[in-house]
Amino acid sequence: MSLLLLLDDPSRAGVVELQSLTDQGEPVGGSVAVAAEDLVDVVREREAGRPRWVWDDTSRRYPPLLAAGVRVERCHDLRLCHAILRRSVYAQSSTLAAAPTGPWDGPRVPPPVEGSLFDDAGPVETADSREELLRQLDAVAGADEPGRLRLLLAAESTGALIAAEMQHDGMPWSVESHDALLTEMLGPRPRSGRPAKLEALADQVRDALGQPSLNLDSQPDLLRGLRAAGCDVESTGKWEIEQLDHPVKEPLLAYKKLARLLSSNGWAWMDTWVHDGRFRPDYVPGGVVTGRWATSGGGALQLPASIRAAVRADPGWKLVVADAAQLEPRVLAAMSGDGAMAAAGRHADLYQGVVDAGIVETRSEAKYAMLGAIYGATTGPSAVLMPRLTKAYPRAVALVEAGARAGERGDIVSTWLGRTSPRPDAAWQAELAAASAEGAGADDVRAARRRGRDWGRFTRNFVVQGTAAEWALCWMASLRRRLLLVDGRPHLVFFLHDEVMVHAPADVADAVAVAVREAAVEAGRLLFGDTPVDFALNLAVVDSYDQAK
DNA sequence: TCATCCCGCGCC
DNA sequence: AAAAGGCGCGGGATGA
Repeated sequence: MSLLLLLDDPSRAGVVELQSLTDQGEPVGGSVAVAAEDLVDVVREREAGRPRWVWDDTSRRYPPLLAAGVRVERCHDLRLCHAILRRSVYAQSSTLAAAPTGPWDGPRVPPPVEGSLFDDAGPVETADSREELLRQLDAVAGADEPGRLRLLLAAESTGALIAAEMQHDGMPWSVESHDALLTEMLGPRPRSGRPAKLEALADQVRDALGQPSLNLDSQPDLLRGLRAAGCDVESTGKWEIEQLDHPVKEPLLAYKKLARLLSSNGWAWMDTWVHDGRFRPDYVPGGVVTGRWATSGGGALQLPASIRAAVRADPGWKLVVADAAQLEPRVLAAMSGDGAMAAAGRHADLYQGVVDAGIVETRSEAKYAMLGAIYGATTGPSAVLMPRLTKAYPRAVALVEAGARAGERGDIVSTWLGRTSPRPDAAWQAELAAASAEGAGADDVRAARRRGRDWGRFTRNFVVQGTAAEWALCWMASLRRRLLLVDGRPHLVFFLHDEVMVHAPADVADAVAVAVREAAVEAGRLLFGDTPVDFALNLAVVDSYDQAK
């Protein structure tokens, strides 16, 4: 027995069915009906057998279990795995890929809220979890790279468990520190209106422009105001303001920075998102096409550096913060098998490795050149460096170039483990067809080329960003398993693309740091086997987030 | 009044 | 339009 399918009984509300299955989906014994109120206890009991729980949607099933103190080790999230399999190049011949859009293609279903009028919203509508599981097992079994897909599906599902656990545990957040930071930067919290320091800056801006009643928060008004004062600007963006030689420059830049802080992470944000010393963002695993996570509410993936001091370990605890150094270039080196680039990555700082190899003069050039290759820079300083990069790292550059060419043709591309890009929409394809048709106008041809290049930059980046996301998922999944072996329940509290944070009792912080490093090595092995590429980490054991880096 | 668009900027 | 990929969010402007 290794799979344990959990699904709602369609004929009996409030009853859940459990069915044991082999890895191949063969039923083992009959199904068991469990009343909803007994589910927590039954899951706790059955978890002892270390099954892989198969359910429609982790974001719906797991939070109530966590709230009752029950954790599970492994799961298979049918909704997330469906999204991957349906598009994957490795499973294109499966019945699942050929099926029309159905209930499994919908967005996640939030967990029922206690006392909500809508707590009978039900599972993914009329979806049959048993059938779907069989379709998925079939798709994997018949895939070109079943091993890679299995790893991806397991990593994605574990990510969903982690997302729910991190929201449940919350990120330790000191409202006292946060309030002190805001007070220092903005002035004391006002009962209404702007904080004092912000208001003072607004006055300075209006003075400098000679317009006492200007509304700085209205972009059109501000643009008009700047022009009326003789500033030659096209927008009110930071970059353009920085170019000005006018007394309004300094106060306006300061105003914009602080106004931004107030609106996105000020006192109102704190009241909404921090409770009982914990920030609990709503993570959305697989929320980005490339496989990166998104968040919904709280803006957890954009915590500005200026307030990170508010993230504070509990007394007697530490934060173990680690990020993968230059993850995307390293992933590119591993995927492409580019030995020269891997050699540069032998350096703890890959960009410095590029400099040491004599490819470019400065670290900054190395960084821009590399990002230009991965993002598809076509003009400017970074594009100028491309020929040198191509000469030094031909296989790596060829891989991203192939990704770009595929996108320009309207073809799909895939990550290392098989997450596959969407096709461009119908309008895009029509434009491409129209431009290549007999007698196409020059404007149409030019527009189609431009859109083709735009999509090519997306597919170019998809391959690398998506594979980096896979590495990060494997890293985190491996870390989660290792943390269970450390005393005192150290646990993940934050994940940001290539960075993790663990809240750990101080006396095990060093053991956690070791686990973080071992997990990174394991992630590299899981994806790439015996690769020469190192996945270097920056790691710090700190009391507050601002002390990392 | 509400939903949606656009701008601008925070993060990787 | 900052030289380039992926996002979320808040705020005003806009239009039904």
